[in-house]
Amino acid sequence: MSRASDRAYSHIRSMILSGELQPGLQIREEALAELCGVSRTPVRDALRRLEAELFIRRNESQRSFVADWSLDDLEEAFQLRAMLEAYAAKRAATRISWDQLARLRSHNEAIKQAISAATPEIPKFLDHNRHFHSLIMEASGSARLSGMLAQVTEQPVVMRTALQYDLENLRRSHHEHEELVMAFNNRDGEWAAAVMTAHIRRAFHAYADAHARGTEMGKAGEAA
Amino acid sequence: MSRASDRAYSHIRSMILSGELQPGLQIREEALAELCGVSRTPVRDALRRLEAELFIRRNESQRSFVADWSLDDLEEAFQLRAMLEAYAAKRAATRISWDQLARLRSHNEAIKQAISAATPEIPKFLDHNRHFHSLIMEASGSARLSGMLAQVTEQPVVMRTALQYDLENLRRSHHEHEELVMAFNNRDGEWAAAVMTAHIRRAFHAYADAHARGTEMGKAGEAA
DNA sequence: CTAATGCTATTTGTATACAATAAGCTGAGT
DNA sequence: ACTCAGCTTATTGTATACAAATAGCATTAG
Repeated sequence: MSRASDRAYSHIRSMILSGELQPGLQIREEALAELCGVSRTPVRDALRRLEAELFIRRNESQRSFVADWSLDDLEEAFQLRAMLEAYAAKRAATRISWDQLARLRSHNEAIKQAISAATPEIPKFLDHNRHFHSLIMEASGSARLSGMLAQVTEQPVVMRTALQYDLENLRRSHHEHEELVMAFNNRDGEWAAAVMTAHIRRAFHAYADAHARGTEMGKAGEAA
Repeated sequence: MSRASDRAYSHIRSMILSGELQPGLQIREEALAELCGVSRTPVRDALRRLEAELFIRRNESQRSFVADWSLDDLEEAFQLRAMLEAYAAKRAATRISWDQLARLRSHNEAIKQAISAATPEIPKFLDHNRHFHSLIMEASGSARLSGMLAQVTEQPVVMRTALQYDLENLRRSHHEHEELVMAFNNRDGEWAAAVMTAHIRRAFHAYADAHARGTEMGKAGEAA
């Protein structure tokens, strides 16, 4: 990670994830080069990678912009995610090791603690949630599948969806994770896949509902 | 497509697809630059794209090699393909237009003609087969889904699988396409998805069987 | 006032030179 | 003969200068 292009990649990526570079913003290679303290060459390299990962979009004339996801885009991404993760869960059910299963339980236990606190510890929830899901991908034993899923989940909007959860949805997440563990424990791929599908789709609707509430006032208030 | 990096991309890609650059071969940027008549800069650009599309792999020390797919890799790819195309078929069933349906029929009619000739016209089969499948992706209305599928289908090994088909398998393909058209005509997504899954999995096994026959003589003859 | 055209400034694309790094080879020491 | 150090060569990474293309603006004709 000491190569200049790697530094540029990480730097730009984290600026996008943190919101420092806002969706829709045009980004110029030279400006990024100065921000990263390298020349344009490694910046271009990093931009190509980020473009492949859907962090960056380019228009017809090759100008780069921070990706801006519409609600439709997000729904499409969540549908793909539901399909991919359900498939991964199905595969994982027959491949997961006892050790992995134990780690799954411990992450979900940590999630329980995070949401049982007086004030829910969202960062802790997010962290263990991420580990929980990536452990399932690992157990599914398909590098290509993991790569595809990353394309639709490692995006600022997608990662921010959980911030919209109320306590009710946090609890539901925990319980669905419990049921996934049960399905894995029984080596029941169909069960695991069904629970995972429901889990992801509920997550999307929790976000969509909160989002609708945030931008409500009917169709008139969308510009506000 | 007149930019140097685009020319380099197309050139290298077609050299890989044609087998001129064989799987496993190490490729040097400068050599490619000479072959393409451009400098290393656009070649590096092209290599990054081809790497994202799994045409190229790089080792720990950044050397590039033409991707070499094992039979396990291929099976994994076909499983993903079956899932993705089945999902696309399901979506397409409720979205396909009458015009698209008509074009689907005409491509499959052309396939029928290609395999009815005294000597089956494989290139014609492949061409219409490709159009048939991409039309379904188009009708599914998800750019992201199409992109993911391309990752696992637009690969030399995957594209070559159909070359292993005997007449029996060519006919089965045609009939499965017919059934897909019927499912679409009835707007039956579940039917379409099931037929598509079977279609892709049969395709894989047709290849795997032919491949096993080609490298048979038990475990002893693998080096031959 | 509108629209189209040409100019200018901005931004990306390409070539090339040089730096850094990894691989391969040679030769000495055991 | 074998191995490992050190050197040499091959290959990729980075910076920079310049070329090409694009967008935005102003100016002018209708």
